[in-house]
Amino acid sequence: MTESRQMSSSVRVRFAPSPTGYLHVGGARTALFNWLFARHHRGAMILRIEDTDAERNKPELVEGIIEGLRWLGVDWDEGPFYQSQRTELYRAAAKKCLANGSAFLCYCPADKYAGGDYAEPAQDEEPKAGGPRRVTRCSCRDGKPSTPGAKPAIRFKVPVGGTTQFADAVFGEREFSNDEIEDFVLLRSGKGDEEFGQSMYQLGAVVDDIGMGITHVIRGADHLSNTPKQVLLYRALGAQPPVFGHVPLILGRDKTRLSKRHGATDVNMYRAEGFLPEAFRNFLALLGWSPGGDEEFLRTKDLIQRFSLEGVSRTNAVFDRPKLEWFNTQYLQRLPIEDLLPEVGNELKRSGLWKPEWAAGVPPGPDGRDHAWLARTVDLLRPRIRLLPDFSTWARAFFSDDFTRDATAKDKFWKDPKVPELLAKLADALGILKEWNHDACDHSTRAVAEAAGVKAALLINATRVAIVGQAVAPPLFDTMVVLGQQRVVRRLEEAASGAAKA
RNA sequence: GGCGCUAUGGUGCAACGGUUAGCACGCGGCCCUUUCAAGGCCGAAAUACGGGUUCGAUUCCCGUUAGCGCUACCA
Repeated sequence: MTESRQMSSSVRVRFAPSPTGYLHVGGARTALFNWLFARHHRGAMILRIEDTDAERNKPELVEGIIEGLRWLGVDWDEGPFYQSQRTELYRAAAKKCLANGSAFLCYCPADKYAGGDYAEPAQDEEPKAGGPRRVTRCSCRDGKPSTPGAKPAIRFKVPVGGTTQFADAVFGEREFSNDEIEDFVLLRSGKGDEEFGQSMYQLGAVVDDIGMGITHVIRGADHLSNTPKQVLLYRALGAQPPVFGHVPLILGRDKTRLSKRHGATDVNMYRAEGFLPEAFRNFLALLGWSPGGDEEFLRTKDLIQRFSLEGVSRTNAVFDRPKLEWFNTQYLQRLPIEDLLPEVGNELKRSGLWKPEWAAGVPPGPDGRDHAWLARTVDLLRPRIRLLPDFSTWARAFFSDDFTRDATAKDKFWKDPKVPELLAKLADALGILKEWNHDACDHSTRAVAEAAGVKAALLINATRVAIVGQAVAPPLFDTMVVLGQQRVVRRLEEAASGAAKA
């Protein structure tokens, strides 16, 4: 942590996803923490694709991961780098370890090794009274190939006895007994005529973190137990380990690791559903991190300003969708309208409802609608919006004349047989209005209701269905104002005849 | 099984030896009201358990329990 202060002008962090799946919310949170840390310290963010497992790796998934990061607003200064293209670097590092005695050629078949069939007490080891060691130490590490003639892999030669320690910015000082650390594989054995195969995770990560000058490794706590291996590797390669910061995991409602059966775990699904990226970011940032006080509505600039590894929690956090939805509605309502408009614009474009004259700085369309109209309309609509697509579905009648009236809304508010006649009368009354504003519409509507001897609420509710097709909408007279006199009158006339037929 | 990490209402976080244990989501009620939201007010709801240390433990230590992680020629 002292390091972080000293190095603050040259902080370098990375996000290193593996393209074996989409961008998971856990990965997204890790990416976000790295990014917030980098931006807070005015450091560099690096994107590295860890695709060293040709078997599981699906190159086409990289696109989705990058798309997800972009949507999240997480950008990077260097990369993406692909580990599959850096194989020579890892082979050279593995050979260096071989040369300096910190690694050995292992001839054991993978399945036999993992099963412990080749386990033998390493030299120098004294049998412990407490019981046998649990990790395999095969004879290859002492220069006695267990399976002569087989293609070897390169394993790290973990020291016998002693401990390996490191300081974690989140979990504090950690110490692991070397006798619990297995002789992990650095380089896979070669296939066909190649001498060696691709790098394994530990080697690739460490070689790149050294090579890319990473100062802080911020990653999931599932790597806490891997860290001593990496620290050993740093030393073997003659490098100083970085500052580690392990962040707790994200769990599902049942406290098990978040997975598909908990619902959407793919960040791109939240984008598709129509969450606002900034709201999603705010929600994610508060999962396992706290600025210390009680504030929760923290816009990205606040997040960057306040983020620190000291505020990261050590407890796994449950992904709570209702809270995410709450954040989304908060952003929908509290964002300065001009910050919200681009998102709404994208949604309207996606659904084909967008009109070019609604862009800023463009003259109004033939119906008089322009950017200012859009801003007023969105502002009116937003307290009732939950997700972006609601603008094009629920609020469709505000942006298009091609809308339908909801059947249950009609059942509910057009039940009274007087409705068609009332709507027709209202159309007439509103049609002759010289002034088109909230109060004029209000007075006119209440006058029609009074003249007909019905409660204003009856007419108001029926009118809402007539002009926007929904049982739920913003206050009626405000709605009339943004819709405009001509549209309101036309829709009332339309509805009057339609309601009569029904 | 071994090793490790964690433990405050249902959920996310505060309180970093002394508070009537605070905030938010969700839940219930009331107010507002033209539908539905939003908003305002009120309420129910927590320090896992057992030992220590201390004048005093949510907070420090040990144990138990539970959850999670690692234990691959996956990352």
